[in-house]
Amino acid sequence: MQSFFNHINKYYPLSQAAQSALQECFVKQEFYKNDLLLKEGNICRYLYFVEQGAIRGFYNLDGKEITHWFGFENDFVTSFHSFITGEAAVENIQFLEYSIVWAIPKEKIQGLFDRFHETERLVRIVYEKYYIRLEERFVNAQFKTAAERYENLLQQAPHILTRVPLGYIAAYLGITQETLSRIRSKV
Amino acid sequence: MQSFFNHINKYYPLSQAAQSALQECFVKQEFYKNDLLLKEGNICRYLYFVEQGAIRGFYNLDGKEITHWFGFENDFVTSFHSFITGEAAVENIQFLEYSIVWAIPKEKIQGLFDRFHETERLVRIVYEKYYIRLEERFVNAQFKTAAERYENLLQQAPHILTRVPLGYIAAYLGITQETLSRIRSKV
DNA sequence: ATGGTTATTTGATTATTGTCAAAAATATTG
DNA sequence: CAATATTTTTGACAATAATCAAATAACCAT
Repeated sequence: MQSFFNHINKYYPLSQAAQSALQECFVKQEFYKNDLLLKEGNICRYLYFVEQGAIRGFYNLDGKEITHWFGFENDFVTSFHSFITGEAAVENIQFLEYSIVWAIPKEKIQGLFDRFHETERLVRIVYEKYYIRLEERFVNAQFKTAAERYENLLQQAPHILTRVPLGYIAAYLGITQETLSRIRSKV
Repeated sequence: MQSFFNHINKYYPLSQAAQSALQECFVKQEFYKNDLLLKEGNICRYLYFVEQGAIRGFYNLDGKEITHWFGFENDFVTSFHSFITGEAAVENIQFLEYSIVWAIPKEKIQGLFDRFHETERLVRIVYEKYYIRLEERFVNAQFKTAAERYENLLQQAPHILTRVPLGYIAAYLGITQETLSRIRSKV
């Protein structure tokens, strides 16, 4: 739990009272490789903080699993669309290795927002960071070549390559596994 | 200004006090076709609400202007990255037609957050909507064909096609103008 | 209305990436 | 450590979209 508070205090430092209240809302959970955190069709009612491990989000398209995001240490993960709207998730969330996460249900977050303005500010700031991150990824996806996207990933998150199968990374980059393999052989 | 409050009350209704305070922070601005709202290299210190008109965001890549978003009536627009981080913008914002926008500077927003918790909640909720919107666009960009993306746009925002030159729309869809022209001729 | 500018379409060719199939390399497990 | 399963690479070919060039079409201002 300490890594969580170390992390969020970088975004926006919370008072002791808010930290205590927040801590009480979280439940620690352990998972093993290939475990599912969420199955498509279900509603995702929790936000998760990754203390340790690796996670992927994927959905099925024409019989193929398309991995579209990864989560690692200090990431918040959830099926964002489902969590926000309360609709059934179109994606699955699965563990890529043994992982430890902290779960907090949506109602408790809302309760915290009502009791501690500062927690809502924290989340607002986290959203800003995540929005910018997604925006950058979007621009990369649409306006850069596959090879450039791979180079980018190499520089920004080299650890992904050692922890995640190539096929998942290819989907994440928006290319086929074969194309990624060929890009790598040329570098 | 009324259209603004009609709009935000759909997200999260504000008290009269907060609405009054908010109203005082906004300044109305008028622009004409091709006017620049923001030039790359400058810091974007304002958030804008579009009462009427059409706007594009674009950046320069290898001597080409790449339009990557549009804004229309009831949209919030800004150079998000610059506005949040305070760094120089990499993008330009330009009007596509005569437009009326309401501008609010970042410091005033922050002042409102401190005085009215509810305004920060409103913004938090707006972020959620915009995040989901971007996520959907991202999935489209990476995992659908150019023709599918065009079909999507036709259904979701047919008004764009009549108000925006084809070349801008092509860039927005991540394809060349020629390819979009060919897609259209086949439909 | 007309000349000039800008926007869109069309054609020919090239580059990039996808698809299908199979082989090679690596990891996992009893 | 062998047997099996999984992951990654390679090859041949097809599909998609980009590029370069030029022709039309539409728009705008005088």
